[in-house]
Amino acid sequence: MEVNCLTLKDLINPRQSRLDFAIEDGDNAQKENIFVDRSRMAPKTPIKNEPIDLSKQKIFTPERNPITPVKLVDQRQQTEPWTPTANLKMLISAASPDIRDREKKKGLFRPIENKDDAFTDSLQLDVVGDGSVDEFEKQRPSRKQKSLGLLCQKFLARYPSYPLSSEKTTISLDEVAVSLGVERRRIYDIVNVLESLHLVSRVAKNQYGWHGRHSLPKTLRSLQRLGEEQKYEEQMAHLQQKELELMDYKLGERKKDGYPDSQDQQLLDFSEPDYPSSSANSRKDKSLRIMSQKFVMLFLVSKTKIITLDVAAKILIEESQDTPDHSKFKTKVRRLYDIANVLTSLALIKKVHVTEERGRKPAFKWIGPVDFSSSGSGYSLEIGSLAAVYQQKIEDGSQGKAVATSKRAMPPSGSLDPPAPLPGLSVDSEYCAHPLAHQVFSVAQLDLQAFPTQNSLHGQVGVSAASAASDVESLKPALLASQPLVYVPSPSLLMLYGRLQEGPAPTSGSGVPADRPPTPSVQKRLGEERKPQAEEPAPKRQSRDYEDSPLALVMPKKPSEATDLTSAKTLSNGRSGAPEDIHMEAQASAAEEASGKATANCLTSSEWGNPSRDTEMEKSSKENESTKEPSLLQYLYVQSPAGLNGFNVLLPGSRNPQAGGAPSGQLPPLGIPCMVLPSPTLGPFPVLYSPTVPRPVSSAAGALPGAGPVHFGVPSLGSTAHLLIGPTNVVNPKSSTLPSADPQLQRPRSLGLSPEVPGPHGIVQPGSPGCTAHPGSAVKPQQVSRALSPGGPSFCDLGGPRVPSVAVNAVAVEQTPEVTVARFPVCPVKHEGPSGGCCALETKLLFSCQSVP
DNA sequence: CGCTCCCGCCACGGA
DNA sequence: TCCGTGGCGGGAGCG
Repeated sequence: MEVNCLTLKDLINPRQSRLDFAIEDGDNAQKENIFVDRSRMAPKTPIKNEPIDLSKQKIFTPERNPITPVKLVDQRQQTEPWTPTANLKMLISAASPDIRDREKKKGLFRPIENKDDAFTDSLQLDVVGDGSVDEFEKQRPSRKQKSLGLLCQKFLARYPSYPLSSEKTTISLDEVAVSLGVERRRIYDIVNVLESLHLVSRVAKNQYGWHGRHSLPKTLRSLQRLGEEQKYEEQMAHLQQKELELMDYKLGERKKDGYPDSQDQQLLDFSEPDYPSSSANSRKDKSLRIMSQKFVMLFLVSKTKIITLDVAAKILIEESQDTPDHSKFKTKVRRLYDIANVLTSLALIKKVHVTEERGRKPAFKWIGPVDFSSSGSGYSLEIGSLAAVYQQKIEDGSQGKAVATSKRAMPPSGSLDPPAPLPGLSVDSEYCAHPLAHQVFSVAQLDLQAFPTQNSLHGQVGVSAASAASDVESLKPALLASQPLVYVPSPSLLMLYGRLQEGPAPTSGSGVPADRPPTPSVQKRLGEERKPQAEEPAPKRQSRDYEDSPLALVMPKKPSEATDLTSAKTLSNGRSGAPEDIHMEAQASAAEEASGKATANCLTSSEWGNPSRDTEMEKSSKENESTKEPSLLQYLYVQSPAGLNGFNVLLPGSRNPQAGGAPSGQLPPLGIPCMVLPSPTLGPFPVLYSPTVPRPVSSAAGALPGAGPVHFGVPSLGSTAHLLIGPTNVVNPKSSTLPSADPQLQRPRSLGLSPEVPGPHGIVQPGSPGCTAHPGSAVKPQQVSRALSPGGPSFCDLGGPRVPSVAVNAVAVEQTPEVTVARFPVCPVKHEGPSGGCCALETKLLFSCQSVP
């Protein structure tokens, strides 16, 4: 896709040229990271095998040299078992005590890797679609498959983003290495970067403690502060101005002087609260860690949030006092790539290209939280970021198809303009295809506190998006706007969100797209969309860059038709709404994770894989016709408690095409049709949504007439909703989930529900037993309410005073022992624009919904 | 051909 | 001395 190119000027003066910028996504670059290449993969049929046989491999493997094993290429290939099962086997085998030994053998690694890949794909977030294909097709692990970025994703997938405070997760480097099928050396690369951001800390030899992202905002804040102190910004400016001769190391100097590295190093330690890192601190600090922090600082102090590698390298070199020499520069750049890959996996940055006279230069754009300074805002942003990241990947994966996008100019930094998010958004449909999208992140709710920003984002409205939001990540306002979102922080529930739109309803303020026919076709789209959405948890951001953007979900379009960006754009522009609509946000709670594996699961399902793509494509084409509607997509993402296996689910909501119109029943078009929750969750489950709210408060003009958006927690919104729980409809999960209407959805991707195999981890499919609720067991509204209100983050909490209650239209809940499924009919209303109905949320929840007509 | 960056040699330093 | 760490850069994959 698209590449966006920025000019140096832009970087320097963001404001000015924003329009001009073209930033490329890194697509290329990223692509590499992306999971798979289908193409590449030869279609070999895999030899599946027993691949796992470690034993064999061992045999082959020459030695035992632990450290650097000899690789056997051949073996690998042979071994690759792409079957999931095989993978499991491997894992299991690996798990054994011997592991280490085995590790050593390369053979193992390789196979394992493969396995992992498959594994991941299917299960994990990242995975995204490719997986499916991969599984079958993959053959050899291409270089990309072995990339640090991918590896990092796999690594991250193993642990919850926001682990419960109670849970302490320790990471055994050896185990991780084995399970991921890589040498330990690689794990160090990842861990060192994560450690620099305090996501992990060294506990003991070979052992790291996983902290998750809870303290990330704090860490970033600290880094930002430091970066400011160091005047990195100035340095960057100088370098950039200079045009950057590559080699001017000197420029940087000045700053250097003032600030000794030592300070930086201190940084490292800085916030760490808890973990005694004992020795860790002592040593020289590892440059990778320091470099990582410095690199992050550069972004945090940068106005544009885009840093070219060469500038970063120069600055870092300077600081390090080294004499600048070219080789040093090269080495530095190499290291920066390593760091960047990890940061990309964390969804903090994304690759872009800056174009200057000389040509394009590789650069990275910060897509992480910007505002963390204040308090909570970072949080949401973060989420968004994640989504973005994934999205990118997806894109990459998908390849180009995606949107080409990008052309649009969006201002890079957020701050500036408020404007326009919309158009840009347009997005491409291709997204849909992406598998990546699958990934879901879980976010913890924790701290969500303030999210003003988000609100704005969602709503677009207001706030400048500036800050964080502004970033691309932030979102695609437009999209968001159009959709109603629900943000639920409850512990178990991560996210939800969706959009709705119904054909008819759509409103839009801005113009929305009227285009979309509400037709049934929509559903199809939905299906497609869903996938993506699912993946994206955080989709908000990106409006601008589409490509990157995470949001991908949204775009449904397909290439053929929509094809071109242009076309697409136009369409979309009209309103952003339409097609893209979908977004999700999600959050996941920590708990899940454990399942890390599980996590993304649902979404991820294999479907996404290549195959799915195909289907998607097809669909898309179909869709096109019908539309881009956004259908409503709403998803809820729930993390499952451990028991479930990490079952997280997201269900798409839409069911009826018509929804919009008349809701027959209750379900309006959009809503979120279902949610699957682990029963335990209910208690805490904070929110829900209500479609019905009568009026839109803020929503803007755009709002459809009938509908009112509901706002939760938003202060401004003010409206209070009532919590209503409608009569329940019990829905069979299946049905709900898979709307009959859309067969398509089901198929492949729908949200990950795919029937196919979930993956080792056990993703739950809607249909699957796990998911399914018993009909009988529907929960009564009351129950629900109960759950909602009191519990943890009850509404009250959420809303606080501001939003005391929420109205819910109808909810049906079913429970099985393990799972509860709730259905929420939502009205399809769209919000539009900025004002649109989005609501933000407050701290905890946000939601915007619309009512039904 | 140039950008990326995997791979793994090898050194450092604690136990 | 062993081994965990991780700096470093050759060179290969890929677009």
